[in-house]
Amino acid sequence: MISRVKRSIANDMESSPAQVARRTGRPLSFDRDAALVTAMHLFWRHGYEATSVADLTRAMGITPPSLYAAFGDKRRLFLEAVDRYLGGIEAIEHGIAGAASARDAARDLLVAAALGDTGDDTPPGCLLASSLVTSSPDAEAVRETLAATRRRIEAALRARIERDIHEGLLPSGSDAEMMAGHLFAVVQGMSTLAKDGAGRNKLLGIVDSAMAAWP
Amino acid sequence: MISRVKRSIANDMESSPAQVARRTGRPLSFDRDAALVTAMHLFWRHGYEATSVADLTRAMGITPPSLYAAFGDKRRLFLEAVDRYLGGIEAIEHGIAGAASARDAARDLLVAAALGDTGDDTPPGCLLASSLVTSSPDAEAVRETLAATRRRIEAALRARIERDIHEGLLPSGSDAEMMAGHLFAVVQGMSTLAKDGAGRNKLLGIVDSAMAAWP
DNA sequence: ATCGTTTCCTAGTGATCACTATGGAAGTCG
DNA sequence: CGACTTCCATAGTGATCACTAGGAAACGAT
Repeated sequence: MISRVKRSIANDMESSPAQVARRTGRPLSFDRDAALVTAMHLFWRHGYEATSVADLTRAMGITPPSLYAAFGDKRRLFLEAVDRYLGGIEAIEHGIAGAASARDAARDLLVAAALGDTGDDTPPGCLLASSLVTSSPDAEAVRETLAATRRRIEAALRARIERDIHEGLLPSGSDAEMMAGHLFAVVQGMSTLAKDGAGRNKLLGIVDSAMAAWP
Repeated sequence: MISRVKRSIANDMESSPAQVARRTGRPLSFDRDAALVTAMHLFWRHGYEATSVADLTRAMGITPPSLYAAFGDKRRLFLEAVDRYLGGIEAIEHGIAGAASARDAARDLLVAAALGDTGDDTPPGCLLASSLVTSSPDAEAVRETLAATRRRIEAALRARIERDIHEGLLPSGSDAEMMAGHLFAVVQGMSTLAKDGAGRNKLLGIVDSAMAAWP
């Protein structure tokens, strides 16, 4: 992560004052971030395991040694693509925690998922939800990393609901764990529906249907 | 399918009268159905693409040529395993259509999914929902077959809801498509949650939360 | 016993997997 | 310029992928 920041600073040198040490040696011949976005789209469409390094290098316009030098290995490239996709897990958590109400947080999350699952210029479905659901034993550790990210988002939503319960904005008998679980299941499920062909209006209608469960 | 019936009749010959021609040649040395169930469990746990033929033959206790002779190829074995898992897609459709009310059909489907996703002796999650969400281009046709099965179940649920709307058992303004979509998204999502570690009580609580959206 | 039929295992096929050793090319420095 | 650093492409590595050719073995029928 630190090296990534350094590198992007170095790449921006032409437009910034010379206060950071310039890297010596041959500069990178490709746009690292553009290559990362390309990889993200491939993982998004075909999933982690079904996307081969050969697929990646072909789409990114680089050779395998360049990929490994720039991103480590397939696993780290994937995790970096997921981070790039989410815009940082912390940003999502803060977005949920900082919503005006738990209901707003829930609706915002569902609508964002529905829109993100059905973008015109992006693959259908959600990268986080769908790119690594089942896995070979080799990829199990990567799968678990993604599962942990999914649980963090669900936990953030649950915490926001609990806050509204404690503040009396929701009935005291409300079950925050099950409400968050339900909404997060809808997020996961909408991704599969999108991959199976559901369009944006369908998913937004599902959001309305799901929000009808709100107390 | 027909050959399967013939074969199982032939295998049951010891206990039935000699009205069916007995097969000549060396008999099958393994229990075809038990092998199918073993394959089903492997696909269930690891998904279609991550389960190799070598994994299958090792677990089934047979060699690759036996697998290919008995099941065709990996794709057909998988589809047969899915059919065995569902107990026949028609049975599911009839179950939904024949429920006492749309609400019963919905609740039954969700509870069956929650229980099936968290069996003690079976892998977590749902074979239909999780074994082939994303795929390589090679497996895209198989993925689409599974997607069609998923859509059939959702369509059966939607049809059952529409019937109750027409019969006045549900408010005339109800949107059957979105209600069915919501519930089916929960089914899909619960499978992912189960694979991510959610237990039976959690999923049953999610069912209650989702059913709270019922008019 | 012999024949026809079917299944059995051994031992592979070429293709693709993630990944890398090597050496030259392309830069920045003094 | 020459020294140093870093990235580049070529050309592979062994492992695993789905799948199968070929011949021996096990059956019912005769």
